[in-house]
Amino acid sequence: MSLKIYNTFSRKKEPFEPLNPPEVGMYVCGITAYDLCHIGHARCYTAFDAIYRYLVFKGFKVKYVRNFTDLDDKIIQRANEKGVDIKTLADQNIEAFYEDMDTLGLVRPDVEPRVTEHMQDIIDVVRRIIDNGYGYVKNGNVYFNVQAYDGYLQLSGRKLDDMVAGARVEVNEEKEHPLDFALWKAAKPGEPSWDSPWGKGRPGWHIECTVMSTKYLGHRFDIHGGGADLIFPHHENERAQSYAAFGTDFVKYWMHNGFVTVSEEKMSKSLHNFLTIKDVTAMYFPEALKYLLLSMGYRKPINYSEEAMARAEDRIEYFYESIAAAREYIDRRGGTVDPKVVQQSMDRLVDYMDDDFNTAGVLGGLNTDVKALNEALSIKGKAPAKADRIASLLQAIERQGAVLGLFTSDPQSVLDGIRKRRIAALGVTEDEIEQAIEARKAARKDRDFERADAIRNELAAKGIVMMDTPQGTIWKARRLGVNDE
RNA sequence: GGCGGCAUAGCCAAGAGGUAAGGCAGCGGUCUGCAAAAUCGCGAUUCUCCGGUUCGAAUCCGGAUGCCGCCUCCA
Repeated sequence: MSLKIYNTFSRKKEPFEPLNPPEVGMYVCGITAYDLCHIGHARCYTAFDAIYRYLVFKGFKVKYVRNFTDLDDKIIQRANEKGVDIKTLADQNIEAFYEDMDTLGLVRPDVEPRVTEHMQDIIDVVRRIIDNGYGYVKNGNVYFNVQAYDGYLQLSGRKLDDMVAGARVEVNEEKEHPLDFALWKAAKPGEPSWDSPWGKGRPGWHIECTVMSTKYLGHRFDIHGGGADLIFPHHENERAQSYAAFGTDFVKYWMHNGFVTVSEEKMSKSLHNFLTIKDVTAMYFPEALKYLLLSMGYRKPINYSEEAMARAEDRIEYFYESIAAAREYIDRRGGTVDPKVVQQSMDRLVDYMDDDFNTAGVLGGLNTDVKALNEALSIKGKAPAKADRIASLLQAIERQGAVLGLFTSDPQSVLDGIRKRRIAALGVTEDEIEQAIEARKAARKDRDFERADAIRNELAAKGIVMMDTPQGTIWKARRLGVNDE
C-alpha cells in the first residue's frame, strides 16, 4: 500500500503523489503571537509533527514551513493594553511558543517566516492581484473581489448566495460584495503601518500565508495544513488570492486537524474554556499530552479531560518502565535482535500511517508490542529465546516510537518527571515517603505485619503505593479522584 | 437557513466489502507474609435505527434519529 491523504478539497482520501518527488513542500499555519498557546495548538502542531516525521521516514525530502503572524488586530489591541509595542509582545509569545514546542519535543520547521519581515513581498503580491483584475482600491484599502474568481468557496463547499443569506456578514459600504475581504488595510491613527502604493497601511489577515507559503515553496506546493476552523474563511481566501496572483491552484493536498474539546465543546478563546500548554504540562508529564493527542486520528475531535490525561500519563509511565526494564535486562544478559520481529512491527506501522496518518492504530500496535515485551520479561529463568525476544521487541518499540516522536527520552528522567508532578498534586513529599518506608521496613523486620500494613495503607490513602521487590521497597504515586467517574 | 463531520462493549478507541486491534475499568489465576506492580485467562453472534445492493456489509447506497463543528476572531 502507498500513502493516502484525506484531502479537504475533494473530501476523499487520495493517493499521495508529490509535485516533484522526492521533494515535498508542506506549509502549516502558525500562531498569531498575541497570547500563550493552548492545547488546540498543541494538537495541530503535534499532528503535523508526526506527519512530517513520517514523510521523512518514507524517504521524502520535506521542506516544512510554518509562519508566525506577528501583526494583526489582536496583537495591536493586546500590545496597547499592555503598553508595549507589537514587536515586544510578539517576541515574548514566540519565545513562549518555542518553549512549548520544545517541551512537547516537536521538530522545528525549516522556515519560520514572520509577516513583518515580508512587507515588500506582500505588497508585490497585492499589486499583482490588482493588476490581474481581482482586487480594487477604496480609500487606501485594497479588497479582493470574490465575484471575479469563479473558484471561490470550492474548498469549503459553499455558495456565495447562501453565505450572504446566512447573514452575520459585516456591513461595509466600501465593499462591492459583502464577502470581499481586505488584502491591505489603510492605516488607522496610532496603529503600526508600512508604506505602500496605496498609502500607509498593513496587510489583511489572509495575504501573509499566500505570500510566505509561495515564496518558500513555489507557486504550487504539496501540503497545506491547519485547524479545521481555518477552512473558511482563511484557507478559502488564501486559495483565491493565490489563484489571482499566480494563476494556479497553489495547494495540492489540504489537510485539516480536528478540534480539542472540553466537555464536548470546542476549546476556544472566545468560550474561555481553554487550557494552555503550560497549564497542562505543569500538571502532567508533557509526553502524556502528546500521547493523548496522537491516540486519535488527527481529523477526529479529542475530548480533553483530567481523566484522559491521567490515563495517557499512565501509559507513558508503563512504556518507559518497560523500556527501562528491557534495557537493564539486555545490559546484563545480551540478546540478539531478530530483524523479522522488528520488520513485522514496522510493516504494521506503515500500513496504519499510509492510511491518512493513522497514529491511533500505530499506538494500538505499540501497546501490543510493549505487552509482549513485558510478557517476555516476566518469563522465569533464562529461556534461550528470551533475551533475543526482548532485544527484538525493544528495538521494534523504539523504532516505531521514533517515527511518532514518542518514547525517545531517557526513561529515568521521564519517570522522575511523572513522579514529581504526581506527588506535588498529592501534596506529599519524598522525605515523608522515605520515612514511612523506613518505618515499615523496621516493622517488617520484626514481622509486625499489622503495623507494616497500617503504614502502607496510610500512604495508599494519600495516593502513594508501596511495592516490595527483591531489591527492596519502591513506591509509585497515583492520581487520585480521576477514575471514579 | 446553508454546508460539513461523527455514531463500534460500562468508558476511550482502531477497523472503510470477507466474518470485530488496542487501552481503561471489572472478574478469576500466577507472583507476594498480605498487597502492589507485572503477567495469564474471561468481554460485542455484533457495530444508533429502518430499508436496499451483494454469496457476504460495522464497512457501499437511500432514509430516520442523535451529537459536534463551520458559515464572526479561532489550531
